[in-house]
Amino acid sequence: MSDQTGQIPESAGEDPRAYERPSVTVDLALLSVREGALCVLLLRRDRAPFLGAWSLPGGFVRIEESLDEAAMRILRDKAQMSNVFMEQLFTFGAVDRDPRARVITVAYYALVEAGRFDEALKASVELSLFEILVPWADETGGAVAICSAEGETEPLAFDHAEILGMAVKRLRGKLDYTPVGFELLPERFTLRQLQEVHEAILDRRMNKPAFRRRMLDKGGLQATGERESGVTYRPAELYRFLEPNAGPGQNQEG
Amino acid sequence: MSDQTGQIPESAGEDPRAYERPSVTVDLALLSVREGALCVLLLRRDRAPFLGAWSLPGGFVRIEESLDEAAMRILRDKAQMSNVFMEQLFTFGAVDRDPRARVITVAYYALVEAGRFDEALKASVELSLFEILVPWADETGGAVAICSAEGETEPLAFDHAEILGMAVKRLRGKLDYTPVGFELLPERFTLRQLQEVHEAILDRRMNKPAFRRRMLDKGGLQATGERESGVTYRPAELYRFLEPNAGPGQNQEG
DNA sequence: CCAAAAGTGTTTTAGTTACACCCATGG
DNA sequence: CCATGGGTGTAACTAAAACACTTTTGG
Repeated sequence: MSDQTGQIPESAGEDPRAYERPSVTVDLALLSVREGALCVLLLRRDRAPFLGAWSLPGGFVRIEESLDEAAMRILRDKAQMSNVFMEQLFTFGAVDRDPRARVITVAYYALVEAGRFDEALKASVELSLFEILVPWADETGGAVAICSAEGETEPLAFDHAEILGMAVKRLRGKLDYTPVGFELLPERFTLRQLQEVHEAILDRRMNKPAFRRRMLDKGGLQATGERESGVTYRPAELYRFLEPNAGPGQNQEG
Repeated sequence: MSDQTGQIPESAGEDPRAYERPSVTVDLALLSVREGALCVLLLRRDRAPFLGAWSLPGGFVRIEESLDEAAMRILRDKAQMSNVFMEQLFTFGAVDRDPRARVITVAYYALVEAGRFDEALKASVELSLFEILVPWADETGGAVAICSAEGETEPLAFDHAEILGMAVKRLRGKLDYTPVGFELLPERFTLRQLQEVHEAILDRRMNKPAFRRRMLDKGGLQATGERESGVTYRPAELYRFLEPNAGPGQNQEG
């Protein structure tokens, strides 16, 4: 019942001034596939609560920016990135998810190629890379654990393990009927690389010829005529992804 | 830069007191299938903006309730319903989606059997029923139109046409790999009724024997031994849905 | 020539559809 | 006994998987 700035209610018969407003944040799960493993960029909290725990980059939504704009700003400020695939995931609004105050967070996930992932790591001393461990073989959409390069599992702040779990679930669900997989590869890539991305995300080995044909039959892949270099065996052809019609994903919010 | 009640920031280095907070609402798309058509319950706005236009039931999220709780409260207050399938859909946060103030809305959709739909209509003079028209044959997830019983198309308030469009898209996407279809039928139903629900949602006629076997092979359907009554032809067997393991859907937010 | 991975052809399988048909009920 | 929709069997089709195989490169 605080005296906030007066604004007019949206819906039938309610006065927003009568209610205290929650804070609204955006949290961002920045994912990539590196060396056959699904990874996430996290930063270490430098204050209570969850001091020292790892957390997703996030920040408050400003009054003059949309949710998508807030997510892009956070991506830019925290990871020096722009022009990456990003999509709204889910909104987490449990009353006690932040022990200090009522904070509703709109979670986003972003997908980037491993190279840009490494650039972000070098550019920021705050960011660290973690492998995502999905313990129970399949699909509950629940929380996941993270694992550092040294093989230690580490705690996550707030409900961020749950957010990450939902990001993995969404990514798995979209992988075979949308072109999200290509967002995790450079502009030119071999079919083997594409298969490694799929195998890392779904955590399942696949048959090479079957995967190959399934991808080529689906359309959207264009052979460049170029070949990979620096390998000691027969170099594979490089492909490019051409969206069939209109761009991939990027959900709207008006 | 208003002086709101002081609360402590969630994420690294930001002070929420420095920013004006948006209002947060929940809007609810209450869907059913009636006479072979996908329908929605709407209420007519009795004030500006969009005075006289149709809108989804909604309301502000209170500081002491979760988003799911807010959605259930709105369902109870506006439609006198409880215990229905409900799931978070998407959060709409365009800066100008409400011309009066910054309002972020977390959209939910709910699925109910046609009988309970009609009860809600009778219990409330404010509510009206509309058929949902998805004009462009397939899947952009964009806005839809609504059509009254008299066949008139009517305007929707705010971005509610877009919210409804996303609800239809989600429902279509979930129909064949989750048990959402059963939420739109009474406890006992014939396979024909189940097929009609699927046909209404996907807007596509299907082959009877193929549909029948697909459903029975998927498991979860139990023949009751009872038959429908009041028909002039051979009465069909009534089936019941038994969730394979754990309840259907109902996404968590902590 | 050898190792290693690229890339292709053929068979098998599983899931779905299409179509023809019989069955049960009310009038 | 006829009309109507319920319910079943069989064949055809399609997408995917498994497997065996040939090809191309670096060393």
